[in-house]
Parts: sequence; C-alpha cells; structure tokens
Amino acid sequence: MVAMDRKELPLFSISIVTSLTELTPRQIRYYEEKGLIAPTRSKGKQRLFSFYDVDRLLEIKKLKDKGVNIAGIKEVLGMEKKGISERAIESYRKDLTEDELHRLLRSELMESGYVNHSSINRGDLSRFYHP
DNA sequence: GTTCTTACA
DNA sequence: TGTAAGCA
Repeated sequence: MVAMDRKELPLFSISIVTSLTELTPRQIRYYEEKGLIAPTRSKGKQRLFSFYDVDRLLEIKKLKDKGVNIAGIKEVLGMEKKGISERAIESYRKDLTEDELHRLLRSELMESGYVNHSSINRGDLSRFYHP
C-alpha cells in the first residue's frame, strides 16, 4: 500500500466540484461540516477536493434524494470501517436500480439493528430516514 | 474574481 | 438551504 491512490492526489476547487456534482457550494461545505467529506486546504483556506471526495459527494447526493439524512448517510459511507454487510457494500458499489438500492439499504439497516448487538435500533431508524 | 466564515431567515 | 456581510 505504498502507492497512494491518485484519486486522492488531484485537487479541485469548490467551483469545479460544484459542476461535477450538481451540488451547491453551500451543501458541499455543509457536508464537510458534518464530517461526510474531508477535503484538504490550500495555503490560504481554500478547499481542495480529490476524485475521492467527488465520488463521495456523488454518493451523498444519491442517498440524499432517497430521504436519507446526514446521520444515515454517515452510516452508509462509513460502512467500510464499521457497519452493515459486505454484500450490501458490493451491491451498492455496483449499479443496482434505484429501487433495489433503496430496498437493500433499508433491509440491511433494519437487520443490523435487530440483531441486537449493533448500533442501530428500531427507534433510531426514524433518525436516518425522512421520506 | 473567487472562496471562506459566520449568521440569520 | 439560500443569501448577505466582511475578509483573505
């Protein structure tokens, strides 16, 4: 793992990312504030985004359209280190239908919450979804 | 001219 | 989330 992903090297200004993601600068900054992304900063204070960040923003946007809030998005984006099942992650990374994604995501979150040794409880689901 | 932060609606 | 003020 010596060779760092070049996806983390290139850096875009917020205006570029805005074009690429269709998100407003306001939203992008807000997501950073919530810890969903972690762009680096230039000498001044300018945000510099990598391909990795852009990719993440795209995922965030997708989940958002599905009614998943910040907390829920955090769960999904953070599944690599914590959460859910690997099967869900695989399916997610591929290109499943909007409908399938929604169904899978819901069931995965539900299950992980019902096994009673996870962090998600039935009541907490309402904190992740606001349709 | 662009981005940043803070803050209010 | 949009927008405005005041800076860098």
